[in-house]
Amino acid sequence: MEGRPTQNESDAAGSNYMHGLAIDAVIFGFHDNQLKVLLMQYKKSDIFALPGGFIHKEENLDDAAHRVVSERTGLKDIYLEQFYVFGDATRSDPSPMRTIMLANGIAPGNHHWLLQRFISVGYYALVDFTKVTPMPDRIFDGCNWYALADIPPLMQDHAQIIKKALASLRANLDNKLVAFNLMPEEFTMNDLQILYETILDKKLLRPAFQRKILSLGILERIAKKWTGGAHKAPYLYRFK
Amino acid sequence: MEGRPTQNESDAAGSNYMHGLAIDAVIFGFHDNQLKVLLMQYKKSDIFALPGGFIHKEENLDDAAHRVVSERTGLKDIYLEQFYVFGDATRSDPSPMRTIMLANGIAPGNHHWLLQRFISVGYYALVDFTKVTPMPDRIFDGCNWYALADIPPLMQDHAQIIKKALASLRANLDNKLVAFNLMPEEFTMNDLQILYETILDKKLLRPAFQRKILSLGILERIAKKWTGGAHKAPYLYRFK
DNA sequence: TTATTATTGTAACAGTTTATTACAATAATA
DNA sequence: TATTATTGTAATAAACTGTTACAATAATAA
Repeated sequence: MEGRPTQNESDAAGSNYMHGLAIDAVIFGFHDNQLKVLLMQYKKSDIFALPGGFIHKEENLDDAAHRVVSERTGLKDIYLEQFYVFGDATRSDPSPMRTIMLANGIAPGNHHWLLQRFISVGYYALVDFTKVTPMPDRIFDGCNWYALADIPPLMQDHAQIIKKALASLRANLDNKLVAFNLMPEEFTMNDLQILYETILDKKLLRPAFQRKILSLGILERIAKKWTGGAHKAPYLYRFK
Repeated sequence: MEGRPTQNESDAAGSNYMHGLAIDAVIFGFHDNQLKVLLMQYKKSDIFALPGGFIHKEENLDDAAHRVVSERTGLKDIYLEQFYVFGDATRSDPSPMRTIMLANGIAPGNHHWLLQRFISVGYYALVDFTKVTPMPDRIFDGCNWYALADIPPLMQDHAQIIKKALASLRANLDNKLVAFNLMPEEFTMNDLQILYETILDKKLLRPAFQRKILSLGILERIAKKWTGGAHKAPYLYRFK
């Protein structure tokens, strides 16, 4: 979203950043058979927002997106996809930002750049939930996973942004081989099927799914097997 | 692209526009069995560019894109798709813009906003070639169709932008029912097949193509028939 | 008027892919 | 050692796509 100067943020009134442009990141993880996204919370208030940030004056847009996601997750290699630009003139509501600035000792004139209109570039990230350490920034003190089913009310058009990100993810699922970024290193065919079913929100038939995935030739079957229930042990797979 | 103030452009040093943000439009048309795009030319020079423009301070991004395409084509209802944002830090080369500004009697300081870095939102438009009247703006005096096969060298990363637009169009061709925007009101099945073949750059088999298109149920067969060659007359179709 | 020619519309068949059913294999528990 | 739940995959059915074939017809030529 807009409204989260990180690092050398409020300094020099933001002269380091491009004005009027922001990045919003929809960071997807998969845990407990649920798709989740990382959300920021402002001091136990009901102000929730997507992780976001600004673009340094000499920084590539993609690099800025990587930086934003990296700072919130602690990850280095991140699967990122730019999916849409949100540019309605009325989408930026300055009031939460004003609250935040005041609380941080910045007395904003009404023409402060952070209170102006922002156009925001949406990126979604697919990460291995088990590898992430959610990290708040200096404005938002909460940074936590929320299942898509129980997302709290969000700032501005951030709910819309999540919706559009999910739609893009769905559309890409079959073309690009994207889902594996949401899995841990080793997983069973059933784990993967549940992930697909969760993203697509529909049941898939087991034999067809297995045949399709294996025919892609991108999985490596690990000799070792799983242990657990009262039944045949499934193979583990790894993405190659 | 960036670098084409239209209308009340250079006035007030561009205070009407958002700075650092531009729109580039790849306007596709279909004529003589070729895909073509509209390009702007600067006073018989070799400076060619995509049609583009800026976003008014209170204007929706999509509205700005419609305005830009409308001004160059004279069309009202335009099929537009936002397909990518180009945000590399080094993509903006200020020198052609400086040339243009000087020639227009604007003496740009080196920090003039038009010479700074721009991030550009790419839109592609699909239009009925026969309905378009290409219209230059006040900076570029040429506005003409160029077949994709013989595009002249373009400013900055505009060649890249066209390439990406075409890739997006191809990807959308089967999902969205997009191709009909490039056809005149009435057309034969063969016309449509040639369009598909041109966009996808591969031959299609006639019976399969006809079956697929008709099964979509979006075409209306017009009773009238075509006249011309020494063979059976094809039906005309209309998009419903 | 009647062939000839080029293309159209569509049927028929073949081949491939996807969906569904079925069942043996096996890991834990009773 | 039988039971149970789940896995891996074979077998079959259904749907879809690719290919061949051919009658219909609009203009031209004989």
